[in-house]
Amino acid sequence: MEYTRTEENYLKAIYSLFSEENKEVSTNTIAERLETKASSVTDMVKKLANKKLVKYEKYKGVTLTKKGNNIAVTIIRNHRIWEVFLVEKLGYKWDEVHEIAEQLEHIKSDELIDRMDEFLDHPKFDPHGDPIPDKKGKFAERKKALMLSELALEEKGIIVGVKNTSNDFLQYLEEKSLVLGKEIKVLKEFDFDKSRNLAIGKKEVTVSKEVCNNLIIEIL
Amino acid sequence: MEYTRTEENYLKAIYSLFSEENKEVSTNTIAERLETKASSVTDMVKKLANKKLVKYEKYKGVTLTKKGNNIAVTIIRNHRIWEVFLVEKLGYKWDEVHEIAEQLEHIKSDELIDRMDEFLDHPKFDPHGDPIPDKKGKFAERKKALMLSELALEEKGIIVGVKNTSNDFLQYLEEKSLVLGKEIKVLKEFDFDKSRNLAIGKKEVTVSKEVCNNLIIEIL
DNA sequence: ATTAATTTTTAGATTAATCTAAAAATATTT
DNA sequence: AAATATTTTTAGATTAATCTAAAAATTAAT
Repeated sequence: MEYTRTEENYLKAIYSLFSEENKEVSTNTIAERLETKASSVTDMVKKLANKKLVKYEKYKGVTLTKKGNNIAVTIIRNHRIWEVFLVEKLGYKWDEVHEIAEQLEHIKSDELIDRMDEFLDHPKFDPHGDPIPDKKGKFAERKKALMLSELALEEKGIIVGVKNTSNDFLQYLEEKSLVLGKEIKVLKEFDFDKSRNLAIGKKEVTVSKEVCNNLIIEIL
Repeated sequence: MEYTRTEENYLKAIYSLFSEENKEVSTNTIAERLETKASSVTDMVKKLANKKLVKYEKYKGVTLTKKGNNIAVTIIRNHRIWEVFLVEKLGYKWDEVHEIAEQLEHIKSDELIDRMDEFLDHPKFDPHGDPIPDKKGKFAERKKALMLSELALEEKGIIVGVKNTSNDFLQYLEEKSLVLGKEIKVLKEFDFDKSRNLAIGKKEVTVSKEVCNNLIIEIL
């Protein structure tokens, strides 16, 4: 069965709100996320409930059914695969691709996405570091976290935390745009002081041994 | 200004019907092409006329304005560029790509199409052999078609058709990736059997006299 | 040139997605 | 627990794109 773009966007919104809050999603929250009115949400949610895509009880919020969940995950897969394409093949920056991927994710063709996946060599994470669910809806597991100092040369990873949580340090990171979720790659290490050069997007940044010992990275 | 998918499809239909008939396009003809009813066409055509995309006189048919024409050509450009991508990069066959391209052509981003064009190395023809208009709407000129056997050494051309349409032949061509829209160059001819060596991309392929007599080529 | 056939337009309805404003239910505060 | 505030739903309208059926205009045929 095929669904409208709007229906798909509602399912996607409900999916991500549910995974943020871990409880039934309220009409108002959906309205906010989708920049629409609560009354419109009520209408749509009834429609989705009729199609067995969500479970809905008046005044009690919404959750996805198995079917609804599957569709949401498929759209997320599409979105993230397209983002990989836009960045890897067309040279977009990772923060420029969201809007276009919002359009591309609704293209209706399972075969197309399979072929894109193949063409891109089955990427496991998108350019923002978010995992790409496979065809069956299974999300790649995150590898265990390491300190930046433990990463090998040429290894890529995502910043997922800090050991030292002082304000000074956080401000320093902010300054160098070493923010949470950022993808980095280790380019080289200088023997004499153990400082390292990182690739962040197209920029190259040098960070000291202290920084390397305090940044928690998940390998990609 | 942005237009709906439906509006774009009407403009595209009017464009191609006009170029087939060279006179104002009738409501009924559009209805047939778009598999809808004449009354719906009348409504839409009025809307397009209000937006100055078509010239419309009751009972007298429709033509595109300059503005409408520009939009139609842009959509055609998008469509054909996506078709090239699907065939060249994702390995679709040329007769499998139309429907997906019908969806992709409506993605709203000039930048995206420019980058795709670049990525695909500015293709001049799509996999069906139809010319791809450039950014300014200019179509590549068609040179007259010849048989491959008539091409001189070192001449380049594009495969635009076959004389022999048997399945055997088409399958053979598929195998050698002598597909529609492909650019070839004549490298040499062997006197004793009139077979020829062609450059296809980076590969070199030998084809028999029979093949040369059945492949229609447009000189570049 | 009337009549008949066809094409095109109008009028009125329908469906999807949205909105505003008011009513109903739930949650919060005193 | 009563009053107040907030959230959610309902009711009724609106817009885009479509449809059917009937009316109007054009074209073809005798």
